[in-house]
Amino acid sequence: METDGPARPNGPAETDGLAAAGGLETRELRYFVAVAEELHFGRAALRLGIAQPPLSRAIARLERRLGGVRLLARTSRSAALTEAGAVLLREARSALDAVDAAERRTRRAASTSTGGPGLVLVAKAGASSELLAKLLDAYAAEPGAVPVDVVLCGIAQQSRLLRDGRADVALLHLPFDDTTGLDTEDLYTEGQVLVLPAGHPLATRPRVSMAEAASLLDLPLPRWPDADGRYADGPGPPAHDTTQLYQLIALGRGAAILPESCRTNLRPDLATVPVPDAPAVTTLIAWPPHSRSRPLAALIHTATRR
Amino acid sequence: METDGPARPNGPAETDGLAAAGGLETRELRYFVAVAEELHFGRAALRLGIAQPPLSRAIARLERRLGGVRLLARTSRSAALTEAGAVLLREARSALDAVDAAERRTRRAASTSTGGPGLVLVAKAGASSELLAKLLDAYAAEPGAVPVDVVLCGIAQQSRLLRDGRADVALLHLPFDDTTGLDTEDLYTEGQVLVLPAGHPLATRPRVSMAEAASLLDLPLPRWPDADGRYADGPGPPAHDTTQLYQLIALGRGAAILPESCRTNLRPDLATVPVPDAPAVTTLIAWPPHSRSRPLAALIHTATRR
DNA sequence: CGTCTCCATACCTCCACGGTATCGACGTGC
DNA sequence: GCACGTCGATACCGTGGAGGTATGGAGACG
Repeated sequence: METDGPARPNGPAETDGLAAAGGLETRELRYFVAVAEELHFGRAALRLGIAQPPLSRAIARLERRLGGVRLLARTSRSAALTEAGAVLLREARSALDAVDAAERRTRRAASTSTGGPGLVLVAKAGASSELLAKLLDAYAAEPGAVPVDVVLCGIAQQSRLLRDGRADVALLHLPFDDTTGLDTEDLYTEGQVLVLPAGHPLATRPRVSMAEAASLLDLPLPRWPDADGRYADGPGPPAHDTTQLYQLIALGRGAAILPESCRTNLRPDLATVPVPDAPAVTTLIAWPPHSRSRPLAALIHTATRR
Repeated sequence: METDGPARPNGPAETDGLAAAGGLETRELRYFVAVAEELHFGRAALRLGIAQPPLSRAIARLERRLGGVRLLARTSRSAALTEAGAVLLREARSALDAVDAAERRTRRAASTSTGGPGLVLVAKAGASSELLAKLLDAYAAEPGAVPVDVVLCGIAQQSRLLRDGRADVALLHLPFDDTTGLDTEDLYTEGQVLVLPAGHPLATRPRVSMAEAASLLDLPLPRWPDADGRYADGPGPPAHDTTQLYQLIALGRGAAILPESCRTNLRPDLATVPVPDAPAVTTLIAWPPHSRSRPLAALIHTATRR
């Protein structure tokens, strides 16, 4: 049937031809990321909801499409990332975030006209709450303001939410947060204070230095979860948010060095002592590059104009 | 055959099920970008090398997968972008750049160990050549330096090369280049000078102001191509690179305001006059976020340590 | 040396992609 | 006003690839 005739009946004719151009489907990238994270084809397949053999084939095909690059060093017992595989893992995560962002932002662009949220702002729970309240009030008073959803999240998840399109804009804090790949404007800089139980001996001091805090303090500094939601090993109790943190401090289980502005909403059983030589904390507003919609630009303008 | 039995014979079972989660293949995005750019299904199909009906269906499927969003307003005569379509066009371009970057960087990571270039640096032809030469020399002297390919390109294409993985690092110039979405470090700030034919009356002045340059100058300022390689309408001859520009000036067809450092390699038949009130030009080194390989970090370190 | 684990291969089924043919809608020219 | 051209949508078909199960081969372990 395909012998001759006026026209070739069909055929992708270049979908599989050579390794070459324009390939890399997102499915393949998702599969590779799963395998690279699990370092185990069986578990990765389980996570992806497919069987193991198709996954093996998909990875092999991906390697072929990249020109015969070995992404994983397989023994018949396990799998390890090659150098190229490590590069692809990093790049694939970023690319998949961008694809997810494309989907989410498009969906929201469509739902905005039908009453969905116009902007999603993400902030750390308990941080810069006064600044945030003022910003939201000021923006709401602007002509043409759209509804703003506020998402409060844990530490260090904000930039991910921005990158994969779940949020449009974030309040971040230097030097704690990572701003690489984001556009930012500084909003506010402040010093830091030591937060202690009200009855603690140091609580009556007019100020303490970082060195004094480290040496005189008999309380451990709590640990925050990292970007994966895990807690690093070490001393001190784990704290997930400021409420937990304050309670731990009130219970005499720890102390913390926080930006001054935490004093506005502090529990009465906690005390603060300025730490003049602690690094200054800058609150800034951040958004993904190339995503300046009109409402976002207005919000940024409102935030920086003061 | 699929009535019962010990196991369901096969079936993607969720590939097309609902609109839902984790979709958006890059092929669909490429198709959509082609249609959105052409605003014509037939031409887009031609460009993509497929027939028109499959393209129509692919776009329709994409709209369904996004939850019934209308991306294109079709009349039976033509197609126009909806608001959501415009959002997806922007986001899809960025996502496809990221996917392409993943592919390119992985290929290069694999070829690096087999003698390929270690880093690709992109700079505007004719700009900052002295700085660039010093940087390359200093980096080459570092222990563990890898080969650096230098790509010279026209104006305003550099950030694209960085974003889609064809280059690893660039020399950009504020306030001319767009640095959104890139990580940067400032390298050098300098004033600007007016570049004239050697015999021009203004060439003997010790300095000129911007206002004087605008009013006294009888020569037009040449036009540079924009990011798409097109020339905006307006007066003045079009110039593609500094060689063309210098020749145009030498021929008495124009003048230009350029950073001081252009004087190091200037033709003898051109003269320069300082313009003290012209905006300062900052040369900076830029790289894509989350791509700090060890050689790249070393190059950036070398560049900023002076 | 059997057994278990883990990745690869073999072989099957079916959907989705791509192809051609054609229709319906809308301008356009005589 | 009606034939015609254009453009997108629909109908129908064939194939490739994505997914499935069954099984093989290689190394770790008792």
